[in-house]
Order: sequence, then C-alpha cells, then structure tokens
Amino acid sequence: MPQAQHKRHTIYEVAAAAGVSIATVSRVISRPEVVAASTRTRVLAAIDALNYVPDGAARSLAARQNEAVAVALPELNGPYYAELLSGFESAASEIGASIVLTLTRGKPSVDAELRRLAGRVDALAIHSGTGVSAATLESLHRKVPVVVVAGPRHPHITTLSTENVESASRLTGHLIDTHQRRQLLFVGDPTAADDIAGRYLGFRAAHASRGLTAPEPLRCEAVEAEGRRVAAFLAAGELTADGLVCANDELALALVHELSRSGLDVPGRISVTGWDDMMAARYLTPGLSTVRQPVRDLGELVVNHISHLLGHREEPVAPRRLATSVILRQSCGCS
Amino acid sequence: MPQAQHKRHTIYEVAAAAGVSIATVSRVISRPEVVAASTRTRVLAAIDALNYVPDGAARSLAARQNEAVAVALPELNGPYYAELLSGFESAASEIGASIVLTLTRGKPSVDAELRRLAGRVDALAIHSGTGVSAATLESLHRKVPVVVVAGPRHPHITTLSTENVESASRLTGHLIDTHQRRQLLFVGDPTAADDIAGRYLGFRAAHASRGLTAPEPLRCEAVEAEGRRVAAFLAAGELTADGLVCANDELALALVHELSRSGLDVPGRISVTGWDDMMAARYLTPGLSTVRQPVRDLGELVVNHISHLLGHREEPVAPRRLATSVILRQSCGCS
DNA sequence: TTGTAAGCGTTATCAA
DNA sequence: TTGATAACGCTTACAA
Repeated sequence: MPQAQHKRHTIYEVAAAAGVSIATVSRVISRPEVVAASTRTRVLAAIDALNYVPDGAARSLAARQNEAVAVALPELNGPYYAELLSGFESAASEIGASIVLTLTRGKPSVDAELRRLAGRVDALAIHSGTGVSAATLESLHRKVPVVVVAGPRHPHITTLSTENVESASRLTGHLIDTHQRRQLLFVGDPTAADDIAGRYLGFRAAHASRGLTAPEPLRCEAVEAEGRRVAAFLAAGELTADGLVCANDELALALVHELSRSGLDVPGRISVTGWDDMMAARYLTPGLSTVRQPVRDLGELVVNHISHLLGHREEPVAPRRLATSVILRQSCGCS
Repeated sequence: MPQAQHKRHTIYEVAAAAGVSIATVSRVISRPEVVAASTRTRVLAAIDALNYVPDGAARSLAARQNEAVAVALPELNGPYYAELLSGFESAASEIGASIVLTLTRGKPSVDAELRRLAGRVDALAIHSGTGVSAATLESLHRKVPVVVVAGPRHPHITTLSTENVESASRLTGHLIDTHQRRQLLFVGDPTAADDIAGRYLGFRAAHASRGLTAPEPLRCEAVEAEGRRVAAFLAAGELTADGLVCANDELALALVHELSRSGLDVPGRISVTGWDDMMAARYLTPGLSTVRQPVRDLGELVVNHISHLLGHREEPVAPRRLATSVILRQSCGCS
C-alpha cells in the first residue's frame, strides 16, 4: 500500500488559494513588510493550509544565490574537525546560509566533488588537510570565493589558521629550560599537514635559539596506533629520548599510556606533550601537557570572512592566525 | 583594485564553443556514453577551457531532484554525533548526494529552519535529540521523506536507532550479579533523550527481574560539570551508592576522576559505568566500563534507508535497532 | 547521434 | 500595493 505521497505545492497554488498573484506570494515570503497586512494574512493562511514550502532550487536559480556554503574537511575523527564544523555551522546559520559538508578522506575524486559543490553554493571553505592542490584551489576560486583553512599562504586565496610555530617553540623551550631535556624528539610528519609543519618549525626554532640542533622528525601518522608503535621502540631501547613533542594528543595519549605500562616513567624518565587538548588529555594519568587552539572561533572566523567576501566584491587577502595557549599539566614534568 | 571576478559560464557558452547544442552538452555531463566520442571530446575540451561548472540550482530545478539530504543534529560535542555524521556523509556520497548539515542547539526557530531545508533536499534525517515535535515531523514528512534517528517509534515515520534497553539491563545485571552491588544509582535524565530513557528502562528491568526495586534516576544533564557535581555530593556523603550507571561517558569520566581524587575508591567502594566508549574511556585510570554503539553504521543505515525510500515510492515503516556491545574494563570492578 | 523547444518554480522588473 | 511576464540555467521528451 503506497503511503501518503510527498507532495509539494507550488507558489501558483498558494496564489490561487489566496486570490492573489504569485508575485505577491513571493513578496510575502521574502519581504512581508511591503505587502498590505490584510493580503499578507490571507496569503500566510494559504501557505499554512497547503503546508507550502518554497522550492529552494527555483529560488536559488531566480535569485542567483544558493544560501549555502560548502565545507570540505578530510574527516571527522577527534574533536578538532567537529569543533571547527560546529563553528562554521553556527556562524553560517547566523547569516542564513546552510552548510554543505563533504569529507574527502578516501574519496576517489576530490577535485570533481569540489567542482560539483562549487556549482551549488555561494562559497567554499576548504581545510588544507584535504590535500587539494593549489591549482584546483585557483580553478575553484575562479568560480566562487574560496577560503583555505589551516593551510600555507596562497597568492590569491585567503588562508585562516591557528598559530603553530610560536607556541610549538614555547612548548619546546619549556621542556629544554624548565625540565632540562636535552634529547627531544618530534613525533609526527611535517609533510602530512601544514599545521604539523608549523609545529616542527617551532620545535626547530626553540633548539636553534638555544644553540642546540634539532633532530629530524620521527615521521608517522598522527594516530593512536602509531603512538603505540613508537612507544614500543622506545621501550625496547631502539630509540632514545628524554622528551617527546607530539604532533597531536592522540599520539601523545597512546605514547604516555604505553610508556607507563612498559615501565618507562612519564614524566620521570621522559616528558611527553601533545596538541589539541582533547578531553582525554585531562583524564590521562599523568595529565597531558598540550596546546589548546581556538578551533571553534576559527570556524566562525572563516564564515565571517566569507560573508565579507560575499558582500564586497573585492577581496582582501589578509591571512590571519588565531592565538593558541599552552596548557601545562604533568606529562611534561610539571606538577 | 577589484580582483578577478568569480565568473560562471553557462551551458550556452560551452555549446557555442564546442559548436553543438546545449542538449548535447547536457548529455556529455550526465550520460557521456550516449554521445559520439568525437563530439564528446570536443565538448569536454570546451568545458575545460571555460572552466565550466553546471549550476546546481538549475539542474535541481529541471531534474526535480536536489542530490542532497539534510541532517539535523542537536550539536557536535563528543564523538557520538561526529561519528554519526561521518557515517551519513560516507553513505550519502556513495549515492551521489551531499549532506546539508544543521545544528539545532540554541537555534531560535528549529521548525522554520527544517522547513526551509525541506525545500532544498530530497530527504531529511533528523536526530531525536533535536527535540522536534511529532507534529513537525508529520508536517515535514508530507513534503519529503523523513527518517528519525534514535527516537521513539512513530506511526508513519521510520525510526532507526541503536539498542539501549537490553544492553543497559545486561550492564546493570553485571554490576548486581558479578560485583554484588545492591545500591545502584542511574545518573542522567531519561526525559532528556530517548536513548537515555531506554538505558534507564534497562536499568529498571535488571532490578525487576531480580526482585529488586530500582531507585528513581538522579536527573542531570549528561555533561562533565554535572558529573563533578554529583561526585561532590557522593564525597560529602549527601548521597550514597555502591554503583553508578551513567547515561554517558562524559558523566562517568568526571565521576570516576573526582571520586578518586576525593578518596572514594573506584571501583573498590563504588562501581561506575558509562556509555559510548569514547577515547578517554580507555585512558582513564581505572579504565571505564562502558557500552559501545555502532554509531557510524547507524549513520550509514539511515542513508541507505533514505536511498531506498527515494527509489521505491512506498515506505516500509520498519524500525531497526542496531546491536551494541558492553565493554568491561576496570571501573565496574573487573580486572 | 543530435537539435528544438517546452518546461522546472521561483525572483524581479516594470506597469498599472 | 499589486499583477504580468520575462528571465534564471538547466533537463528531457520528441523530432529529425
């Protein structure tokens, strides 16, 4: 038995029911104040009676705007992307735009997908972790405004990020100066993402400014499993260090946990720091020293910038970096 | 200096450039195989040269489908919603649909927003945590297919969820039978969300089937801060219990942490369990006993169901509950 | 295999 | 304050 069909009424039916022209119905919807109160109530009643919902595609086509912005993220694991997305969404809804989400990890043709989206939204916010090429970015940007999140500077496209180099340098300096660490290791792959690159840069800078020379990074993906693997090497003595500056909390969490289990005292024998300040960082023993980024703010900032771009038709290519804060708990050696 | 304008070419310009009709261009885009190879390459070249991207609104209008499904979630904190969303996205992209996301927490008019979306997508997936009324659901469902996630049964609308009652009962039973707990407390508000209601139901069921009578729930929001507050009461002796079945991990995490800090041994004096198995559950000491839900699968299931709804025009109102698994770590008393 | 042309459901311009 | 009506940029019969 076929159920109640999903029937959509058109503006014509509403107009007929209210005894007005479709133009008036349209006005009641977009600029109610310009139509006479009496007509307005009549139209509203008809809309209500018919359960009328205007067709978004037709609206977009006629008005030449989609009331939507696309957000491209690599994935949604961990708090970082979720918070960012949450920031996007709240700022977007503020300006009456919907968020069209796409997750690129594991997708065969990210480029094609982004182009498809470019035809359905008013702007694109693309996280650099998606790995889109500068060429694609340029090409997309020729159609609609594009903002890159957490990426490197780009000639024509605005990039918005949180700060990495400076805070990584402070954190590393803390390990060297306060906790006397002399054999630090950076765990993570600077070529994997622009923000990790920044963190390693800070790591090097802290060494350099103290006349020390920083070792090459211990390249690995920033996930728990890799943290466990590195911990095993350390425990087996195949790797030596008295301090680990990790690319993110996931890595650090796994490292602290496994190191402790295998008898390598953290922070007694070895300091460990993370990045992101996820919830688990607070519940770990010892508490994880890490860096907190204003991720939600970043999301909001991106949308605000987009809304600015949409208004004025010229583009201020002003990169911005949001400040982060170092959170010292016990895993670095602090009490 | 106004920068390069975001210029969009139309199908007419592509047609002209390739020396064909717009119909042929359209075919090259949607059914390339029906056009002659030689024409196809010519058109493709023109598309490429012009950096042509078809207008999504026009496509949707003409083809009468939006290639998009809306997802309404209350918020994006914690792993639950993010994982669900990730599941949605991956299944949706599989069927060539985009995800339009809306977060309802703190929005003035959720109803209006959902109606607006209903006019822009082919289907709606609404999480019951958004708190939409059954009336709104019905009204929306008259326009487009609607699927409710993690909600109560509904006469005409499909509801898809993970299982709660049975697993909560097993978990509670474990505390009673294996760990001899006789003064359990359910922490969380069953009226706040349908799945919490299910968990409390299971809690009661476990008691009832053993001839015990379950206490009223300790109603509170399922967030860390509330966990800390409850812990304070327990520590102060204003509340007594030898076991806590918490509505989620956040609550449980905070509880275990604070209880331990104030000298109340977990699990020695008091067992604590959570729900969700977030990452922090594994890094907590003692490890948190909890329940894992196949959240990602749920997201995928929802989209698959939607795709089914979109194909066949009739609707099987078959509610489904995905099985969960109880994870026993140390916080319940297990070793 | 390709072209012609009629919509698709709005918005917006112009008159009235 | 309202109504005709021409776009908007595509898809899709139907013809050729």
